[in-house]
Amino acid sequence: MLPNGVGTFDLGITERKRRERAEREILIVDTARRIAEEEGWAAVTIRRLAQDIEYSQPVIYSHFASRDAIVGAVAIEGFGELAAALRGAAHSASSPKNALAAVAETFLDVAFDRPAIYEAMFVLPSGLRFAKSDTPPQLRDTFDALAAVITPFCQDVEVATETFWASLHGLAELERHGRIRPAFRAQRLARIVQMVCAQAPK
Amino acid sequence: MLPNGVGTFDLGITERKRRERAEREILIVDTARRIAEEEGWAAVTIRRLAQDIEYSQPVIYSHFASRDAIVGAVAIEGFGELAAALRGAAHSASSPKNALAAVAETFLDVAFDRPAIYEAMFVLPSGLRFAKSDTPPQLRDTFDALAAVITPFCQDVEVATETFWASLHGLAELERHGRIRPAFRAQRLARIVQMVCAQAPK
DNA sequence: ATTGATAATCTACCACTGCTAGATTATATA
DNA sequence: TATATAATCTAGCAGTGGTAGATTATCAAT
Repeated sequence: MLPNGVGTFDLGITERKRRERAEREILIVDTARRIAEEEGWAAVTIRRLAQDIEYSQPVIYSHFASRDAIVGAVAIEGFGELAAALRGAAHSASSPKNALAAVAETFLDVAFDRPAIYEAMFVLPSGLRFAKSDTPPQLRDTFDALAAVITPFCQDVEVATETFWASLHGLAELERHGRIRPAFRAQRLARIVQMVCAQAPK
Repeated sequence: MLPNGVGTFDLGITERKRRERAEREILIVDTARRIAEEEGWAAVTIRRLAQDIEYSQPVIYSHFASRDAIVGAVAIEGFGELAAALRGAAHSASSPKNALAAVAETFLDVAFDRPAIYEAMFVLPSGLRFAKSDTPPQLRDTFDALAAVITPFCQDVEVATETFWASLHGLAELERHGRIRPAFRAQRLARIVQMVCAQAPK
C-alpha cells in the first residue's frame, strides 16, 4: 500500500489515457464530418474512418455504438453552430421583421452551404431524440433561436416556432431535391416573412 | 417467306410476351411498395424482391436499371394518388379557405398514413427529375392541385405554391422525425391556413 | 528483471448489400 | 430435327455494418 492510501502512483497516466481517448473521439467526429462534406455521407464508412484515423475498425466501435451514433455526434455539432449563427443573425437586425428575415435566410444558408451537416441534423437517422430528458442543449438552443424571432408575431410561441421551422426545413429539402426553383429562393423567403408579419401578436 | 411477307406467324406470341413482361414489371413495383409499406424501404432489397416475385435477381435488372429506379416507379404511383386525393379534397370544400385547409390536411394525412410512399416521393433517391421534359405528368398534377387552392390568395402562383408545398413537406418531415409535437399538428395547419388567407390576392 | 493480470488493439470473420459476367435452358424458326 | 436467339439462372464481385476471439502492449506486484 502506498503512503497516500490510493494503491497506485499512476493517476497521471490514467488521466493522460482518458485525455487521449477523448481526443481520438473528437478526431473520429471531425474526420466523419470532413469526409461527409467533401464526398457525401455515403463515403463515410467505418472502414474509411478507421483508415483515416489510422486505427482498426473495432476501435471506432469502442467509441460509438453504431454508424448512426457518429452521424448523431456530427449533428449535435451542427446544431450548436446553427444556433449560434441564428442568434448572430437576429442580433444584427434592426427590427423584429428584419430579425425574422435574417434568421430565415441564415437557416437556408447553412442548409445549402453545409449540406452534409444539415443532412446529419435533419435527414439521416442519427438516434437523436428531441424534447426528451437526454436531448442535447444544442437542439434546444436552435429551437430557442427560432422562437426568439417569431415571438413578436404570434400568440402560441411553440406552435408558431414549429410551423416556422417546418417551413424553412421544407424549403431547404425541396430545393435540395430539385423540386423547386433555386432562383426564386429569396421570393419564397420574402413570402414567408410577409405572412408571419401579417399575423397580429396578442 | 410467308404469304403475308412478314416472315413469321407469331405476332400473337410476341404480343403475349410483351404483355406478360409488362405485368411482371407491375408485379415488381407492387411488391416493392407492399414490402416498403409493411416493413420499410430497408427491407426492399433486390434479393427479397426476386424471391417474392419468384424470379432470379437479374430479372429485376432487366426491368429496372437500379434499385433507385424501383423507388422512382413507386414514387410516380404515389404522386398520381396524391394528386387525386388533393383534387378530391379541394372539390368537396365549400369555400377557398376550406379548400386550402382540406388540401393541406389531406397532404399530411397521406404523409402519415402512407409513409413508405411518401418517402419514395420526397425523401429517398429516386432518379426523378422535376420541371424537366421527361418529368412524369403525375408530378405536375400534384403541383397543380396545390396551385389550384393557393391561387385565390396570392399574386405569384408559382412562388406561392412552392412555399405552401414546402411548409407542408416541412411539417411532415419534422413530425416524422420526432422533432415537433404530433398532438399540435392541427394547430400548426391552422396557423398555415390562417397566414395564407391573410394575404391579399390581386 | 520477471511474472501474471488487465487493458487496448488487431485480424479475420459473419451475414448482408447492389449489381453483373457468363453458363444454361427454353423457345421459335428454318 | 438442327440452329439461332431470347430468357433466365447460377455464381460471383466488391463493398457494407458489425463482432468474436486472438494478440499485443501496459500495468502492479514480486
